Amino acid sequence: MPELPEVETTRRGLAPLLEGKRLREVRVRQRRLRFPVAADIEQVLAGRVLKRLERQGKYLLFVFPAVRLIIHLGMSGSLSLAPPARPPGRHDHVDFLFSKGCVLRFRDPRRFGSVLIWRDAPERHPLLAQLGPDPLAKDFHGDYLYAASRRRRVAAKQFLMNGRIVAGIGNIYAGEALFRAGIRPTLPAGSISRRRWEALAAAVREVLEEALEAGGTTLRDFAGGTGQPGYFRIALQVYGRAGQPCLRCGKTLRYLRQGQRSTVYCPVCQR
DNA sequence: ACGAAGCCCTGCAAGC
DNA sequence: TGCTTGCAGGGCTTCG
Repeated sequence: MPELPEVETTRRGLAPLLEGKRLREVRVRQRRLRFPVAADIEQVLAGRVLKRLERQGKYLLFVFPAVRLIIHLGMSGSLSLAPPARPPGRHDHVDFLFSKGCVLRFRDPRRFGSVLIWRDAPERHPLLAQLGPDPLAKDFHGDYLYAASRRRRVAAKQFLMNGRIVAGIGNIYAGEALFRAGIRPTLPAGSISRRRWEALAAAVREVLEEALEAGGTTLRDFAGGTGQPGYFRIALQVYGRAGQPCLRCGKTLRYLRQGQRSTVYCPVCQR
């Protein structure tokens, strides 16, 4: 599942190869994604030159003159540069044909991802307008989390995964950051001290940046056209380790469900 | 305004 | 071996 570090790795891999190139043609094979792909996306985008590739949370923003293409990879989505002659597979839903034979291919077996267009307007796309700060940006810090969490009774982990609070922190990294900060995932957000929110903000940044660094080696895959950005192999300390010993204290890690998500935590190290 | 639950979808693992 | 069932998950949407 692409988490924020994978999305950023994708952005860094694609930006130098696509920025400045003209998008000649869009081919949509499957319009039924998380949201239906706009019927006129082909006409709206064709012929425009990509100015920049940006990211906000897990959303990738392809900035063209007067219009932007917004892509979310959902759970199983990926973007890669395909050799022009390679036939699309069953889950290769959209191709973006850029100049110089660059074919950007959107693949998404589970179709939780989205491919949207937004004509430049005073307001931002509704999905982005609601988004909290990016966890790697300057405006994400302990003071912000502390202030935003006052009088909120929702559990710390669900608070952290709320895109309106912080953009793009998924289940895995929320769990890992809470472990690193020693905070129990079920604690009501509003009961957590400023000092502890600072520790958590630092832990979030730390774990994301470690994953980003670990993913750096996969950048060459884009140029090679072999596809997948590859999943990161950072040492996960709690995710997927329920029932196994805590790597810090040895106590058995516990499993619980919050919302519809699995949570693993250490009953000793996280309080 | 807040919080909880529902929903979209397919691949994979486990159970029979 | 081949089927069925359950689960995983991001995040918007709906309901209370």
